Amino acid sequence: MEALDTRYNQNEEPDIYDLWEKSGIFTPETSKKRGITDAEAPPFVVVLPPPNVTGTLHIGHAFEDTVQDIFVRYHRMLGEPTLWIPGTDHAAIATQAKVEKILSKEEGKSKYDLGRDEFLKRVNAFAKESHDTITRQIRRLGASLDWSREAYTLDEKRNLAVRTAFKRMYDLGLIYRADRIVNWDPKGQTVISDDEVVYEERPAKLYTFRYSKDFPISISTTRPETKVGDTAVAVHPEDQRYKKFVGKIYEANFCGAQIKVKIVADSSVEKDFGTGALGVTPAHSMIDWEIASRHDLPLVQVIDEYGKMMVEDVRLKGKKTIEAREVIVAWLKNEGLLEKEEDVTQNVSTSERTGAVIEPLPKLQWFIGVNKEFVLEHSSIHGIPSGSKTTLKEIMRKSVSEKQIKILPERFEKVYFHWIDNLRDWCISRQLWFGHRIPVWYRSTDAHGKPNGIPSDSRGVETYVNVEPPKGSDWEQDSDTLDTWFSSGMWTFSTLGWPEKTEDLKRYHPNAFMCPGYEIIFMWVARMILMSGCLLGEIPFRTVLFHGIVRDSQGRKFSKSIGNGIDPLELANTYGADALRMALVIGAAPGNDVTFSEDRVRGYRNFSTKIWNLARFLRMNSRPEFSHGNHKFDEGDRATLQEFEAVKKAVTNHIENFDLHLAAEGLYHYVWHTFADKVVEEAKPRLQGDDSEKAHRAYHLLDHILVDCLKMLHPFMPFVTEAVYRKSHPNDLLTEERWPYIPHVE
RNA sequence: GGACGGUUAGCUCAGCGGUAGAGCACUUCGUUUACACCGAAGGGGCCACAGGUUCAAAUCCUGUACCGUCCACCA
Repeated sequence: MEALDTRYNQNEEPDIYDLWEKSGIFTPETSKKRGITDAEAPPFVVVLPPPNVTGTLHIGHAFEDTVQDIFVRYHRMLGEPTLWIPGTDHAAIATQAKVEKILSKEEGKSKYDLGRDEFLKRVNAFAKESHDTITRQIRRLGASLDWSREAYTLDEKRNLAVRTAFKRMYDLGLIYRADRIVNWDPKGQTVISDDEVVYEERPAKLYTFRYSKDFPISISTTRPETKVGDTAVAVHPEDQRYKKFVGKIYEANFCGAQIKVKIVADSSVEKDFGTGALGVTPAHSMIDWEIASRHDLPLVQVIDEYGKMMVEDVRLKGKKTIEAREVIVAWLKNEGLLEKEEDVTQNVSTSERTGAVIEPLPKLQWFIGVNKEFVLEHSSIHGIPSGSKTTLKEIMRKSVSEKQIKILPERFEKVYFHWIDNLRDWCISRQLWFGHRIPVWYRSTDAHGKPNGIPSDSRGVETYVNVEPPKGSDWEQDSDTLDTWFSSGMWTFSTLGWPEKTEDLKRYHPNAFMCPGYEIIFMWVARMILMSGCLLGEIPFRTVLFHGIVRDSQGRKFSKSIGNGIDPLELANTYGADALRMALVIGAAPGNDVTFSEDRVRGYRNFSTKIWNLARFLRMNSRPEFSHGNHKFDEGDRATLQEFEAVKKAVTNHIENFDLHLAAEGLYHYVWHTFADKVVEEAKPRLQGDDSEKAHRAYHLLDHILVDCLKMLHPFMPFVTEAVYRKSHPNDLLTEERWPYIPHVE
């Protein structure tokens, strides 16, 4: 028998992950065929939240993947056919921005210097490299994914799914194109959705002034430069101060711009704020645009896509908004129109990815209507019968309110419902090059008439929407791409082969479980419910467990810009992946943020060593005669076993309740401070004494408990436990063993 | 302006109705043949504050104060 080193070193063990992968156990069909999981048991299906191909995994991914792997391995050990689907996300805006940055830094070029095709080649090469790194990292952490089903949000199959979805939702009237005020990111040169806007509090000045000397009402604004685009002043209908002006139109020369301002009454105006009168700039404010559409006011765009002024006056033309603001304030002062200047804190909208200040602009974009009624042909969603009229909002709400989807921790339900209540139509088109191209084609009608009988829109453009391009060479495809979350939203079923009617889809959808971070509850989780509900008439998953954010010792998020990133692989190399996993799981109550410290990892590395040495101790005390014959346990042994039974039950219950931190901690304490420190110590005299019979019994007891502990530790610490197990069971895999306690089913 | 979370040992955090817990750090001891990435023993907390419910509260309720997060079109 080979002697074991006193320390466990994952790097020196044979490639255990390779053994698992080759055994086929990560593929449910194989494990079922081999009889490792029950053919009849309902499958436990999970999709990995696909990491963005923007570089490498960070510690947060390691946390997320560990949590999922623990559940997946646990359920597999319960005998359930288990499918955990791996994949990566093209993350359109994030990846494109990243490559643009590299391009500019390393070659001093912009994407326009390369052109669309060449630029996309670069992005794809970058994505490929990231993908390879990421999948290597995921394996190194031990994630038991079915690699035979790996997917990418931008591969062929997913592209077909996306085009099909777009077409169907267009036909249902849910996807439409319209002119709206949208969130324009001047740095990224694209529109973004409301959910990609991040609000930042910044100090600002609130200016109160009149447009001109003879204008009867003063207004307040933090953005005087937009006021050259004002077409109205709105007041509250019951505001006695202004009632007499309603309906009147005033003209003024405002810093060189001729403006025509109508006084309108709108109940959205707060009487008590500022002067109680609101300067309406329909082209550069969401709220103003809405007021304008209610009162049929004209729209004057004064800021362009680069955040520069579009007015003719030389003092302003081509100036950036901030510069224009100074010019206008100086002009107001000069003219004696400025009445007040106050310091305020303002909520500035910025772009999540580029950090740029959002410029609301009027643009023609594609949207998904969340309040639009449509007929849901086939539905298994509680409260929405097949063939009934519904809306996407209702689908999203009912899926959760009818308890078909369980959100954990429960407090996030409230967050989810609140989001739905405030939800507006989802802008899905992006002026990015990297992503799913919108499956819409145009040609102008004046040259070609209407050969397909498709009505042209008011712009004199014929529009063709379909999964495949139209015949004929005079069509031009929409140059925009789709919001990356459009394809992510379909992830639970696009990974299973939709729109084909595959066996996988039948068997594995809805998924059983999902474990994303709470920061993507809207961007991703809600969109999955929307997409799945709309296209399949099904919920995407039954349980979603939100996890918190992993933060550094100062409570900051890990991010490349701060430079506090820790490479999970480096930690895994130093301390072992098992130690890293334990450190991430213990102390992390569901949904709570975790402060990460390397000390903890070190502590659990020591625990790995402890497990290793427990096994080593047993080997050293094994005698040839132990290999045959069973031995009855005596009373003391039975008490020990009874205590152990309680631990098994507690650990199992904790996992069933999604309290992994409690399960892991319970195991840790039992193994170290009860089993090693007490049970083993007390058995030593018997084990090492001359009485072979007694020794055998002691050995038998310790071996029995150790093996069961290894099984229970396995989901948490798969590598050491497998390594140790294989020393005594060279022909078996611990991964294929059954969980040693049957959970109580309610 | 709303909602949610946090406030427990020096540090990081569990516990969430029954006499205060873990890891790390700290002190003392230990040249024991599984393990020093070890063992034994120990110090250290009016569980943010104020009320209330209860036989019993860190744990439930109500307020307050800080810290944090998310949401919101007061210009």
